[in-house]
Amino acid sequence: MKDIPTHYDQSKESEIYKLWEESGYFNPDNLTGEPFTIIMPPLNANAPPHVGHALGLTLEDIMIRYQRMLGKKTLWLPGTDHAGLETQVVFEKKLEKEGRSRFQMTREEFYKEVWDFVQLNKHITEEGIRRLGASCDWSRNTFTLDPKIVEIVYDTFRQMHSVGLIYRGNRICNWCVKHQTNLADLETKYIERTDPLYYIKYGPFVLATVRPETKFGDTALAVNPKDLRYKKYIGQEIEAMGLLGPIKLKVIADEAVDQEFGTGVVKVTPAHDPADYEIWMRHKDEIPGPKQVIDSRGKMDLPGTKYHGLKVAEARKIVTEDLQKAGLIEKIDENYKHNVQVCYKCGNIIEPLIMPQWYMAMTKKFRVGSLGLGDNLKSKNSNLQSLRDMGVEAVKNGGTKIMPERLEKVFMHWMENIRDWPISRKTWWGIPIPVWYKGDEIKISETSPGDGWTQDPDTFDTWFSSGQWPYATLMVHGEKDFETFYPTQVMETGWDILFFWVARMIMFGLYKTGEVPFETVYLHGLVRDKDKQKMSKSKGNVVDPLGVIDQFGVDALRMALTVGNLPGNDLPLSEDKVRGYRNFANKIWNASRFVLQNTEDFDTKTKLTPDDQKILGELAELVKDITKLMDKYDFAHASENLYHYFWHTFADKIIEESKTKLASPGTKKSTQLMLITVLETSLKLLHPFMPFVTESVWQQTHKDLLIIQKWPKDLH
RNA sequence: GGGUGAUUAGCUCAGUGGUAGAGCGUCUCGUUUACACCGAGAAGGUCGUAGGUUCAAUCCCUACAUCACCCACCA
Repeated sequence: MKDIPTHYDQSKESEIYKLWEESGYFNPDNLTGEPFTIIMPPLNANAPPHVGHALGLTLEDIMIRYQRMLGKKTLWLPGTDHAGLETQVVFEKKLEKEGRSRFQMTREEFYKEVWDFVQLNKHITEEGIRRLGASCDWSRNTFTLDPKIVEIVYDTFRQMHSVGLIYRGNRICNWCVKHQTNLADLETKYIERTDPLYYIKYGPFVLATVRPETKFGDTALAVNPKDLRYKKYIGQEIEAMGLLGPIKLKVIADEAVDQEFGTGVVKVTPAHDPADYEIWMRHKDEIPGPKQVIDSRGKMDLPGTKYHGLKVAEARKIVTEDLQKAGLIEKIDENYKHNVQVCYKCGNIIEPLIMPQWYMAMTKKFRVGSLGLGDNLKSKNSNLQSLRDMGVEAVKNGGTKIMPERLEKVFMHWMENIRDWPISRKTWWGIPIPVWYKGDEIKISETSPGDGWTQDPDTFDTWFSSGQWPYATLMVHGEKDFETFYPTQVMETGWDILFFWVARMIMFGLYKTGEVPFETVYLHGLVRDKDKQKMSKSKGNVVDPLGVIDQFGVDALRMALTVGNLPGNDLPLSEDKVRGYRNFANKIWNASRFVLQNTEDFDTKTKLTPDDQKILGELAELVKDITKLMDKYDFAHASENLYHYFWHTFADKIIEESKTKLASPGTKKSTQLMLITVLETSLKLLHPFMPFVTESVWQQTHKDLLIIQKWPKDLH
């Protein structure tokens, strides 16, 4: 005991983790009590964990460790995600560096290489999770491509297809030319650009457009029905000179046309503009259908003309020149500011294209009780519902509570405006769509139904599988798990994937099981650098959590990510902050060292002096406060209060004052008992936040593990 | 265009209807046998602006300003 080192040694952390893991207490099968479950958001298996993962894992671990100490049967189920498009993009960048491209490979070769890449990263990711101290149950570790998971994903697809909630639609979609796939609206963003606005003559009209190159795909002209200037033309067919000869276009009236914009006349190009596509949908009977003039590589698709094969940007230049030569351009406004839709990954302009994709109907009503999906669903709902309504209802009536509360409004707003979700992607890396075609026939099957059948070439949007994560992970480890642990208690994740993931999990969960997948959604913010800048590789301000751990220890990082971090708020992280908590870890170590060295002969039967009773009374108050905060998921304040108490009350005052009390025979015994009580209680309270240093201290004098000690309640 | 959040000490942020707190930083002092990854102490804020409600507002209400973010089919 006398030879406790004067500094806390972080390098022993991995030994402590091994001790816990081998104890079996990460596995709920070895625990009793009421279940408490968190499903870990599966980490993308394409790169080592970043500091955002560290934040999430820390918060989840705090919750789990606290609940375990409360005596619950805690399950924290870890997992990794194949992360379809994300991983494919990462891997293609790697190929590019090597001077290769997936288009020089067969799809099978590519898949095999990505598979190996992901297996390697999966391992690295899992080691990272361990280093952060995550007390999760590795025996239930799950990967999104595990065959049993894929089976459930297929099962859901089959079910939803059979009731018309999943359908194939040939409609306009967001096409990324670079990634060669369609994207959901959520996977695109808008950037402001200044482009020339061309005023082009169309027979008797002049109209404004930024995309003259799409004029070959025009199928109509549109004006606002209230626009008196053009009233007489509505329903008429006008003739105009085009670059490829004369054209005839019908003039239609549509509310979507803004009289104030340009000249109040719009060309309708349904094949290459979402708004125009919608106009066509409303006027299907009056005007011809979409006419495609741009292909999936972003090149003009006009065989037999001089424009064929030109990239869109080049085509725009040449078409403009030709229009000018033909005297068809009235004027050009060079400073037109507008928003352009781009790919969220590469920033390239989205090329809207029409092609068949699979969709999930979010607002379509279906008779819930008639699906034969399970007793829960049948008994609770027998009315007509849509996936959207189910989700909205669950959050509104508190079945699922969103933290922070303000994000509930954001959730509702998004749900109210939700559109059908494109669930298929042209990505090669992913779960293949289990659909086969032969002529007009369609069959849903994992394997080929026989000769002459070809499989749908697409894969699922990653969120289609991860959206089913809460029940899927619990179903693949035996029926008992699902019964015991579903619905789960908490889903802890970043607010940035509230729509991508959380909303979909809620809807999938309700559809498939009749119950919300989790009671509380705890949404953490974004970790930023010390100057509150977003971390990004290009800025070079990315904090590597494993590097920080090497330097300051896991506990220090965990505290830096916890103190002052309220749900939904972004968190600036600086080295100074982490260093501060490294110092705190050392403070814990040394205060413990003092107490342990001076209380070897303490006696639990000692009668406490009034002074020491008062100290323990205050400690009891602290326990009450901290417990209340923990139950409210307010870890920011719980950790801050503990920090303050341990350092400035326990170490600075109680321990300092104990030095004279220990020296006096009359108060020595009472002081010893008081000190050891305060220390051990503090270690327990601190354990969820700083598991390593607290367990290290505990191990100095105990044979059992701190990890399963009972959370302090009554001190006597 | 719609929406949300923020605006409190040099910095990062808590907080409460009754004239403000923490951490870090700064300054002064201290080589005390747990710890210098330390201790004792100090300085530092008209709580964004203008109104309103109230006996009383930093906290409630209304505008405004600035910043940040989210959503959205301006051709």
